Amino acid sequence: VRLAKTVEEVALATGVSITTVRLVTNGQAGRYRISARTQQRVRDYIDTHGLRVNQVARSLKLQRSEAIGLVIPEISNPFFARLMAELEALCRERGLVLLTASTQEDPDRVTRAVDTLIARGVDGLIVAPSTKSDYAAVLARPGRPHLVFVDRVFGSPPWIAVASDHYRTSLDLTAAMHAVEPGPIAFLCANPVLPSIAARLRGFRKAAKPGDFALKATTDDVAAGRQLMADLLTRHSLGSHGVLCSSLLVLEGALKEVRARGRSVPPHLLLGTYDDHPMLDFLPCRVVSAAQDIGGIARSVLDVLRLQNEVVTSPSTPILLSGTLVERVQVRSKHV
Amino acid sequence: VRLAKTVEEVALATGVSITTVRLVTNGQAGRYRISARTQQRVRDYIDTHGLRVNQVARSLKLQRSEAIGLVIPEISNPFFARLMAELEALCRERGLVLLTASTQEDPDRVTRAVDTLIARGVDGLIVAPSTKSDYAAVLARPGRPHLVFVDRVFGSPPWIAVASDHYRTSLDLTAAMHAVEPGPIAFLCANPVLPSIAARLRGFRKAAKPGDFALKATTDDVAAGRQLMADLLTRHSLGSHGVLCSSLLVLEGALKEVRARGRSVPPHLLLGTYDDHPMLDFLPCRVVSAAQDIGGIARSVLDVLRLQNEVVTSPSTPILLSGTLVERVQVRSKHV
DNA sequence: ATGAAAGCGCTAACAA
DNA sequence: TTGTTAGCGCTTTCAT
Repeated sequence: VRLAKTVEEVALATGVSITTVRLVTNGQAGRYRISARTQQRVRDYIDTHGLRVNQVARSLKLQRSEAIGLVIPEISNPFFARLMAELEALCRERGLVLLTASTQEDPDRVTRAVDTLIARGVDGLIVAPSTKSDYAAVLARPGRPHLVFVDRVFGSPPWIAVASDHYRTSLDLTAAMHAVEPGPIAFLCANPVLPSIAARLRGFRKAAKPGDFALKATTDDVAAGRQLMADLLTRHSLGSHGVLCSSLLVLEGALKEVRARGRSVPPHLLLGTYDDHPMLDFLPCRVVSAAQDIGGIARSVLDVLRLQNEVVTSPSTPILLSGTLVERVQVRSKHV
Repeated sequence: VRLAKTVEEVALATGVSITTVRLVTNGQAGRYRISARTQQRVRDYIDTHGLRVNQVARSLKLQRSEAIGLVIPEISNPFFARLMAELEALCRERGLVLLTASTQEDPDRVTRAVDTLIARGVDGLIVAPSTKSDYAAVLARPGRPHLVFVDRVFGSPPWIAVASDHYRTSLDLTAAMHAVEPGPIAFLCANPVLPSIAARLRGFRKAAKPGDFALKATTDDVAAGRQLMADLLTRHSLGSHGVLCSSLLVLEGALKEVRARGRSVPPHLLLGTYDDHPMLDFLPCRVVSAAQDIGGIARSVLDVLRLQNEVVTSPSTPILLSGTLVERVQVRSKHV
C-alpha cells in the first residue's frame, strides 16, 4: 500500500512552500500566477505519491467538514442498512464522508446523536426520528447544519422530509394480494404510532374487502410478529387467510412463531409484506412484497440537503417516493 | 429537542472565562483551585443547558479525534452490516465515533479509504482487506493510527488480525450435516482465494466422506451461487445431496437459480451454510448453519486496537473466535 | 482563584 | 511569481 504524502512532505520534496502546493492543488494557480514549471513539478510529485491534507485542520479553518451525519434507529434493520449503504456510496462520489449513529429507537439517543454529530462539525444531518419531537431549534439557527428527515414523517412537519409513499404502496399491495387470491387477508400490524406503519394501515383499510381484518401490536420488531401470529393462530388456521405483514421484522417474528409451534408454512399460503429482501426467495409459499425505492430515497435526501449555509427554503411538503411490487407467485413444479 | 450550548455560550452566560469553564468540566477545577461557588454556577448552567465542545478544534489541538475508522468490502453483506452495528455500539459506549467506508472489494478503494480516514484523524483503523497487500507502511510509521485486520487473514500477517476460526467451524458444520443425513454433500464454494473461504474449504475437505465434493466459483456473490447451483443441477437432482454453501450470498444465488428454473426446494433437502440469518427460518427444508460470534469479534478488535500512541506490541498470531452451529432440522408437522 | 497566550495544520488575503 | 501571516476553537502552561 502506498499511502499519500502530506502537504508538508510535498512542499519539502518539490522545494516550494506549502502555500504554493496548495495553490496548485486548489486550482488557484492561475489566479496567483504560479509558473507552469512549478505547477508541473508539484503535480508530477502528487501524481506519483498522492496527497493527503489534514481534514481536521481544514474543517476548523473552513467551518466545513465535508461530512454529513446519519441518525437511524437500528443498523440491523435491513431497510436502514441499505439506506446507509446507498447514502455512503453517493457521499463517496461527492467526496463526502458519512457519519452514522444508531439510536435503538430511543428519543434521548437521537438528541445525543445529533449533538455529537454537530460537535463533529457535520455539514448536514439526515435523521430518521423515533418520535415526533421539536427539532425546530436545529433548523432555525442559521449556520447550523441543515437537517432532513427520512422515512419517518410525523404529522406535517414544517421541515423537509423524504419517505416512501406508504399509503399508496399499501393500497397497491393489498389489491395485488386480492388479485392473486380472493380469500380474506389478515394484516399483522406493528405499532401504528410509527407514521410509516400508520400509513400502511390506512392503505390496507382503504383497499380491504369484507372479511379482511388487522391485528395490532405495540412495537415494530420480531417479538411483535410472534405475538401477532400467536393471536392469529388462536382464532384461525394458517391456510384460511392471506397474511400481510407490516414489515420484514414482523414477518420474521410471525414465521418464528409458526416454527416454534412445530408447524410449517403451507405452499398455498399467500403472504404479503412491506419491504423486499432477497431472502424472501427462501419462502416456500406465494409472496407479494413491496420494495421501497431506497436508492431513490437516498438520492432525494442528498438533493434536498443544503450543505452550504444557503438560505433555508420555505417549509415544504414531504417528498414521497413510490415503491415497486415484487410478486413471487408463480406456480412451481414439484421438487427438482 | 434541546441542543447543547457551546463553551463560549456557557462562559458568557455564567460570567467567567472560557478557560474556567473548561477547567471545571475537565475536572481540573481542584488543581487550579476554582472557587466552589464558580464551579457550582458553571455546573448548574451545564446541567440545565448541556455543553457541546467543538470536536474539530479539539482534535486539531490534541492530535486525537476519538474516532475510529472501519473499512469493509460491502455494507449490504449481512456479516459486515452486523459487524458494523456491533462496533458502533461498542464505540458509542466508549465515547468514540465510528467512520465507515465500504470498498466493493476493490483494493484501490481500500487504500483510498484508509487515506481518507487517516486524513480525518482517526485514532485507529479496522480493515477487512480485499487482497493480500502490504500495509506495513501504515503500521510501521510511529504516530500513525494503529491498524487491526478483521475477518480476512491473508497468510500469516506480522500484524494483528481477528477472525472466526473458519477451519474448525467448517469441520463441525460438515460433521453436523453428516450426522443429520448420511447422504453425500455438495459444497458450493465461492472464490477460495479469500482466506475465509479457503479455510472453510479446508475444513470441509478434512471432514468430507466419500462421495462429498466441492464446486468452486471465482467470486463471492449471488451470481456465483447461481452458477454453482446451475452446475450442480446439470449433473444431479436436488434431492440426492446435502448442499453446503460457503456463504449466505452463495445460498441466495443457489436458491435464485432453483426458482429461476421454476422448481421448489424439497422439504427433505439438507442445506448447510456458513453464517446465520434470521431469515433462514423461511426455508422449507432442514438447515444447519454456522453463526459467527460477531459480537465477540467486535469486542476483540476493540480490545487489541491501541488508540493512544502506545508502543505497538510485537507481531502476534491471529485471534480466532469459534462459531456456533444453529440447527433447524426438527421434523415439522403438516401445515397448520 | 482566574485569565492570557501559544500553537495544532490549514486557507486566503496580502506583502514582497 | 512566491512567501508571510492571521485566525478557526480548543487545551495547557504560565502569569497575574
